[in-house]
Amino acid sequence: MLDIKFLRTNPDIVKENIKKKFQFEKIELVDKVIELDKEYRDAKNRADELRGQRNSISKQIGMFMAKGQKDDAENAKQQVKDINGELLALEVKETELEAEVRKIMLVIPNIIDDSVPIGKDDSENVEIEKFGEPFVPDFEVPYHVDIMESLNGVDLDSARKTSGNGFYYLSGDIARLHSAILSYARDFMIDRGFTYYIPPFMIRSEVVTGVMSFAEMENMMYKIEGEDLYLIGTSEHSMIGKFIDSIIPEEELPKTLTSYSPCFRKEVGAHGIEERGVYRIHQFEKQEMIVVCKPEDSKAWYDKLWQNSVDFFRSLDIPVRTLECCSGDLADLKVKSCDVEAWSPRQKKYFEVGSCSNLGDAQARRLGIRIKGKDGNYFAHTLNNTVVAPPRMLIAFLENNLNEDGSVNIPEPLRMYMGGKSKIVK
RNA sequence: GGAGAGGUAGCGAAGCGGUCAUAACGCGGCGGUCUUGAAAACCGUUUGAGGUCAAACUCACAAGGGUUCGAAUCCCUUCCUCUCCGCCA
Repeated sequence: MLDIKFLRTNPDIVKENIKKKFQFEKIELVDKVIELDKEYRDAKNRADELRGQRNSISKQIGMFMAKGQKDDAENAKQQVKDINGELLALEVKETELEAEVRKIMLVIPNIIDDSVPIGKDDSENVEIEKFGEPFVPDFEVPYHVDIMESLNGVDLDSARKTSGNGFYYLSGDIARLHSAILSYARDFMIDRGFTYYIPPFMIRSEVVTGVMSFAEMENMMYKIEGEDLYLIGTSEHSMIGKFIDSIIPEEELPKTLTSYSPCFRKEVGAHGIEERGVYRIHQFEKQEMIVVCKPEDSKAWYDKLWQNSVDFFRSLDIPVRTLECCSGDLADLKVKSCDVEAWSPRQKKYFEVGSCSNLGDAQARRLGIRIKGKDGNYFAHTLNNTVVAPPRMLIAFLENNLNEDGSVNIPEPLRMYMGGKSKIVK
């Protein structure tokens, strides 16, 4: 969400930015919101004036009453009534215009970073860097569910019976591996100075509408029946929600947090749930990182964040690459973002395992996350990134660590979480 | 789930229809006086949002409605916290 003052003084920059994002239909919104904003401020100014008059006359009434000057009091009462008559209509207008302005401001995209490549959609995202040699073994790498099943590690049939498509039972060493990866990810981030959090897994609608658009809410969030609660789609929701309407002392920054949570997603829309597998599912678990920092530090943190994910995957011998989101594929709130993709020796291509985003001050402005500085308060910058989401990352893990005999190697860092095992065998 | 008590600045807390709500009083923070330095004492300062060159002014007393010329104060709805009881990992 942009600062309306910025939009007012720099409408051309805002329009240019919209063009870069190929959202031509939104260009007219800029002039429209400027006009509505002017109307709103005019209404507000007039209303403020009337409210001021009412306040001072009401005060006088009190004084008249105390002195027993009944006629003067009655007179003044009539004056206030007249003022209230005009004010009533004005206040309705004021409220409506304010809501309308905000509604438009919410869909005007954030100014993207100069470094963001220009492109229409995800097909024009740009590979930035590869880490590790993408390796294809001599033998054929089976589909990940087949690998898991051969190790008695997954039961999708039972999950369909109890919960439907998009759920899974993990079992035995595969389930243990899943937990081991999360534990390792947690410690990995703690070692890098992040504070570990386990947040609420349900949040109020108030928080939901703060952290996402209505469309996202419809397509992602599960509602608890009879309660004003939603299952979180990612721990970012509760972790950022924690800072809503707060003022953070400058010296407490940066906040570097890493949180674990299960994530629940309806996955309504474009991709939907695949028939067989754990790539896109209704429920998964994720270790996340969140940074709240000063504006001047967010660029540096962005680079540190995606680097953390790359280092994590590399420590498990999984080749990865970073893929930068082009302007058209970048969500409206984001200044810059990239996906971390893992190598799939079976598909012989990279696939998304995490996403790193710098939201600039847009999310903070929307949610009222401010920093208390020496010369006044200002909006913080917020960033988030996936450390690892095990069910999906298991695909990369199993494919890259599979041996021809069907056993799976456990890289050294995970062994202490796997009871010392160096291999999972049939 | 039942019964009671509450929600006011960073914290504690007064105010319970107007003339002490920017908000008393206390603590904490910041600046200063005094001191070789510190403590103590004393003086000053210390909410946020909008608005303005700066003011004036407006808004916010958990949230949302209502009554009133005027609401922190009265009424209604919702949320939250605490204590006790019940239930329960």
